[in-house]
Amino acid sequence: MEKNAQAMANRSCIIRLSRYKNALNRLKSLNFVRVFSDNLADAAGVTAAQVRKDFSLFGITGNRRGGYKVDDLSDQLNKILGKDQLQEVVVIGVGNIGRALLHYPGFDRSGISIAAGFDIDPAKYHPDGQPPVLPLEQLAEAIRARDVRLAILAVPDYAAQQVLELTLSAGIKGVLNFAPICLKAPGGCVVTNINLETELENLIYFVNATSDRN
Amino acid sequence: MEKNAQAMANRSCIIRLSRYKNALNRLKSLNFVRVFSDNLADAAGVTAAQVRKDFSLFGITGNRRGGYKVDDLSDQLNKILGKDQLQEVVVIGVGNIGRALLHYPGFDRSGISIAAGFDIDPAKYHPDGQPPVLPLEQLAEAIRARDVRLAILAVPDYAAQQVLELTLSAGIKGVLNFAPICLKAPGGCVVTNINLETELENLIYFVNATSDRN
DNA sequence: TAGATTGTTAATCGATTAACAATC
DNA sequence: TAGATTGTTAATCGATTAACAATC
Repeated sequence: MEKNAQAMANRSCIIRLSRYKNALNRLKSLNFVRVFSDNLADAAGVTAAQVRKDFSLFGITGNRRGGYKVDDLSDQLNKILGKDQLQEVVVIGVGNIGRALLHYPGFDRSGISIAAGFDIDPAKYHPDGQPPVLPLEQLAEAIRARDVRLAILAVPDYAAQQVLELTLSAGIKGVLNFAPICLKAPGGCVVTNINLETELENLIYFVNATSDRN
Repeated sequence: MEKNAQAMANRSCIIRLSRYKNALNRLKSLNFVRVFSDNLADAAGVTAAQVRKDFSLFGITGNRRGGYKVDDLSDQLNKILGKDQLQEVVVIGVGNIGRALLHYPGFDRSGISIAAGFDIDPAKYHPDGQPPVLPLEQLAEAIRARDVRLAILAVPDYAAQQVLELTLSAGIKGVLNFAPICLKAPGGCVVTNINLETELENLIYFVNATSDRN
């Protein structure tokens, strides 16, 4: 085991790291120099112990009595979250959702670049667009040419598993899936499912459960 | 405490319930009559004990030896998830994401109806559209007239907290938030945040963490 | 009846929180 | 130095899993 080998954090932990990072960006723009675990805890809605525990998992240390340097901490979190380099992503399926993501302004602001969109419908092709929309047959070539590792999948459910396999064989390592089907990911690749129907069902349950307690 | 008062399930549990429900729909269309906890576990990617434990939390019982009746079970899960009635939702903010959700075909198929979209930009108004896009000023009136309880928020981050408060004061009980900011929900209302940037940061971390272990 | 599956209790596991010695 | 905050260990909490008696 190497000295700097780290335990793999879980999803909740990484979501907290994103929140700390966002809070730090705000502090940075306000010219803060130092920050305490207490402040970050408030900003992220967790306990100060949780913050310190999360940092210790990644070997991030501060100064007893002096807290953490905003700049250093920000750099370290950015590196963990891949914000230290431009992340190129392809969007597969240029329907409702795919088209929205292709032009989502929030990505630009956060170091994420949509390299291209892909579809099987010639009516969607727009090779001169910004980003371009290309035939699905050009996916593998485009991914390899630019060494893209991330894909957003926004195809119909019946096509999703097949397109996933195509995508992975082209070299994609991580997929954000919007198709309403729970995809099976082979080892060595990461798939996160966002299912809008499930999210609303969740909301409905908790709305009912909350108002039922009389 | 009432006899049929149930412990509040957590989010993970409800996500599993959605998966069981989806698996049951498939079995139903294949004319299956009975199903065992084992089958549902496979379909949802969990253990059989987990399935039975989840059911017991909701007082759902089967038949020792005979498993569960597909129809009955489906009805019970549908009721918990609000699928026994049409769920009306408003979409606030008709930008990239909002427009995509306004016309997302997956909602129709799953008993979710978009009542209307709302925006402050007159260029977006389209009162005769299907669904209509109306001025934000008409939000409260429209929500009350149709007794809508759910909203999807897809406005810019700087507007999100203010629009959330407007939405809640109009009577909305549950909000699915796409604005990249962690909204504070007052008690008695439920807010679920979907942050695309955070989702991609998660993916990036796990892609790196997976490929780093050499 | 014999056999298979449920429903539930107890054991395990992992994540969060509390506490406090180390130290700046 | 005295005081405040970290880093880490131990305690707590909650969720998942295993096991098995009940029973169809």
